Amino acid sequence: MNIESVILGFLMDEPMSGYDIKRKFDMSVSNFFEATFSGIYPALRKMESAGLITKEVVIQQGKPNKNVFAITEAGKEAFFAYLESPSRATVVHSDFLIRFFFGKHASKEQLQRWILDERNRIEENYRKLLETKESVYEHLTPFEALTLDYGIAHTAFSLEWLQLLARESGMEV
Amino acid sequence: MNIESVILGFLMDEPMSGYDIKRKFDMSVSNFFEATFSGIYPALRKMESAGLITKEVVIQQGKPNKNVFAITEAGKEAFFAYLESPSRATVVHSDFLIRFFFGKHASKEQLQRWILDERNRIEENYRKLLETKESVYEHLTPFEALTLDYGIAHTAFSLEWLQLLARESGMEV
DNA sequence: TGCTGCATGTAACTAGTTACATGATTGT
DNA sequence: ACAATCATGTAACTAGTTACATGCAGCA
Repeated sequence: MNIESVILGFLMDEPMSGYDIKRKFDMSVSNFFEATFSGIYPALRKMESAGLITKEVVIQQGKPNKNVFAITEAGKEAFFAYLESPSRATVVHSDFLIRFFFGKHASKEQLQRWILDERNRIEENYRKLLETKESVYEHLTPFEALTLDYGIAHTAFSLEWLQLLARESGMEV
Repeated sequence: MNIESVILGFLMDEPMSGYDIKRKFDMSVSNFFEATFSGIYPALRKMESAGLITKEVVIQQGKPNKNVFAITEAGKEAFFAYLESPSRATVVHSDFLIRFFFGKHASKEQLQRWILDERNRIEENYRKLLETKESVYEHLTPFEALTLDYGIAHTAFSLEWLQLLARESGMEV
C-alpha cells in the first residue's frame, strides 16, 4: 500500500479535493497510514498525468477555489489491481519501545518523560477515536467500523501495557 | 530513532560486526524497528567517518574476515544525545488494515486471502518471539525482557482481533 | 489583532528499500 | 547437488518528510 492506492480507494466513493483527502486520511486510516499535504498533492498530480484521475476546478464563494479529483476507469482498474496484489507485512516504528529497550542507559527522569509523553499521545488518540466513533459510526461500512473498533481496542491495549511497563520499571503511576 | 541510534545502542554493550548487528536487530527490536544489510553497512561507514565508531578487521579461520565496530566516546555522547532528544510518535503501516478498510470493494476470496496471510505472518512472529524468550530471556535486562513480553502480548492481541474481524466479515474460521 | 479553517503547492532533503554482486564453508 | 550460514558491500531508486511559501474569510 502506498499513498496512491489509498487515495484511489477514497475516490471510489466520491470525487474529492486534496484538502478533503487529507481530512479523510485523518478521520479514517491515520492509525495505520498517515499522509501529509506534501505527499497528497504530488501524488494527485502524478495520478492525473497517468490518467487514473481527472481534475475539475470548482469555483467557490467566500472560499478558495478547489481542484476536485474524480477516479477514472483506469483508476478503478489500478485500485482493483492493488487489491489483487500480494499483501505486505505490517511495519511498526516505535521510538518509545526502542528507547525503553535501551532503558538501562537512561535516567529515571528520562524514562518517566518517555512514558508520560507516550501516554499523552495514546490518550489523545483514544479520545480522537471515540469522538470519530460518536460522530460517524452509523455512516461507516462494516469494514470501516471494524477497523475503527480495532483502533480503539488497540489503543486501550497499548495504554494498559504502558501502565504495566511503568510499574515494572519502578515508576509511580 | 533512526538506524544509527539503534546501532549505537547495541554497540554500547560490545563491539560487533555488521552481520552481528543484523542478527541483533532480528532477535530484539525487529518488531518495532526493522533493518536490512543495505541499511546497516552504509550507516556503519557513515558513523565511522563521523568518528562515532571505530573499525577493526578480525581475521577468522574457515570463515570470511569481519569488520568489528566499537563505539567511541563521541559515539556514546551521540547515543546519550538521542536519549535526551524529544521522543517521537509511533508510526504503523498496515497494508492489511488498509485493505480491510476498503473491504466492500473486495471479493470474499480476496478478504479470506488477506486474513489468512496476515494470520500466518502473525503466528510465525508469535512462534519466533516465544522461541527467543525461551533461548535468551534470562540474559536480558529487565527493559529488554519487558519489550519482548510486550511483543508477545501484542501478537496475541492481534491474533484475537484478526479472528474477530474474520468472523464479523463472514469468514468461516 | 490574531487565530483557525479553507485551499494549494514546491524545493530540498532524508532515509530508507530493492536489486545486484561475490564467495567460502558447513551441513543434508 | 543444494541450501543455509557467514560475511560485505554498491547502485539505483522510491517514497516519503520538513521546511518554506501564499492568501482570503470568519470569528473572537
